[in-house]
Amino acid sequence: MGRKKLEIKRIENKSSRQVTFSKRRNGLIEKARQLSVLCDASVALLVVSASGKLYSFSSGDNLVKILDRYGKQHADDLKALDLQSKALNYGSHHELLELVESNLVESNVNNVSVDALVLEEHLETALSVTSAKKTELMLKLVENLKEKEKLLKEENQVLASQMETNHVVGAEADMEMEMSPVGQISDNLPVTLPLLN
Amino acid sequence: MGRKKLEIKRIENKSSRQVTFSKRRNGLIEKARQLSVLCDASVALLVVSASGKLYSFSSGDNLVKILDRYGKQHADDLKALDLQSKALNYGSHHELLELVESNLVESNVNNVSVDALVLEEHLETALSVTSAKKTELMLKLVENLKEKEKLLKEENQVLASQMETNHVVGAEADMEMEMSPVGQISDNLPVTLPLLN
DNA sequence: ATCTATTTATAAAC
DNA sequence: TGTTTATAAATAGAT
Repeated sequence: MGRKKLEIKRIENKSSRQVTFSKRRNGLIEKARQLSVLCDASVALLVVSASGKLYSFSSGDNLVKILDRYGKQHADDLKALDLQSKALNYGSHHELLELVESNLVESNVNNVSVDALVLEEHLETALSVTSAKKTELMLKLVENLKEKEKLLKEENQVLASQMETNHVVGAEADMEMEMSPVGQISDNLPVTLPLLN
Repeated sequence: MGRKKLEIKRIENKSSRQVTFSKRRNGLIEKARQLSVLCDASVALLVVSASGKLYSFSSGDNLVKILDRYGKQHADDLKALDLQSKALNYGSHHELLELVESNLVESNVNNVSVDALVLEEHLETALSVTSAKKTELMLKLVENLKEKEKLLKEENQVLASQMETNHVVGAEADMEMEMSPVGQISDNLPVTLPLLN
């Protein structure tokens, strides 16, 4: 849809690729939104640009809300990405370390959208001066990631058991159908699925 | 884009909502694909219909991976423990590194059960000789943890969205076989619950 | 599922 | 980035 028909293959020109990315990304997110609204569906969309920036959409906050109850574990995808982009430019591992630490203190480094390889590359570059600092930084990351993983696992267990429980009581689910608008379920988890039989 | 302008609000008529869902879902997935190809971006898209069916697209192969790996979680846990106990005794960071690598190749290092502090301590000791190796090892750990976290998050999202959609519709919803394009886009698959048993 | 009239999205240019 | 405009695409409603 444009002055010319565009073939679907990697756009070589960097500049126009960037422009196209920007336009289409917005279009895609809008379409995702529309679908979720029009058809009452749950939609989650994650887009990571070649340069590592994250753009996302999720219908309601449904997909994310449950996790929020555990804290702000993942409320900072953007923060993590910001961290990444900064790592790109900081020449000083000291600054980067401080940046990481401040992020850690504030909540957590959320790594969902951070491409590990990209991060690795930049850590290698940015922190090549002193291994002590590098070690320190990475150990923080590891520790943090482990903690996060633990929480996520617990979360998974909770979700799974909820599903199971609700499955057993499944018959009663019907009476709630009318009253549950897609979106306000953070307090009482509605479930019916026999996922784990 | 159609005979009439359509307001973006829930389509009340169930039948046309279903039709619209089908059309727009396909369109959305195609758009997602195009964006990833044209702009060399990573795109992950999850759509769960009101009836509980899952459709997804991802430029990589992460979204679906969780389903495949789900069954391997437990095995990984045991493997991780094994890794830890060995890390305690190995004096050679080289051997440890190889051990880690072999685990990575085989599947994943599952660190849920590995105490971060203990591991840190031993890494510090065992790998104090060359920072290069230390870095390498830890980066692998970080990368792996990130991957795992991502998978767990995705899994959480799937679980959460399934709970919600199925709450609205009910477990045995419908059997609208739609069209299952398990061809073309290898990652565009409609799945019927339960996904994870 | 197919067919069109229309609405949208967007490529190119600014 | 944002705006404009010509055109390609997507799709609402009907079949």
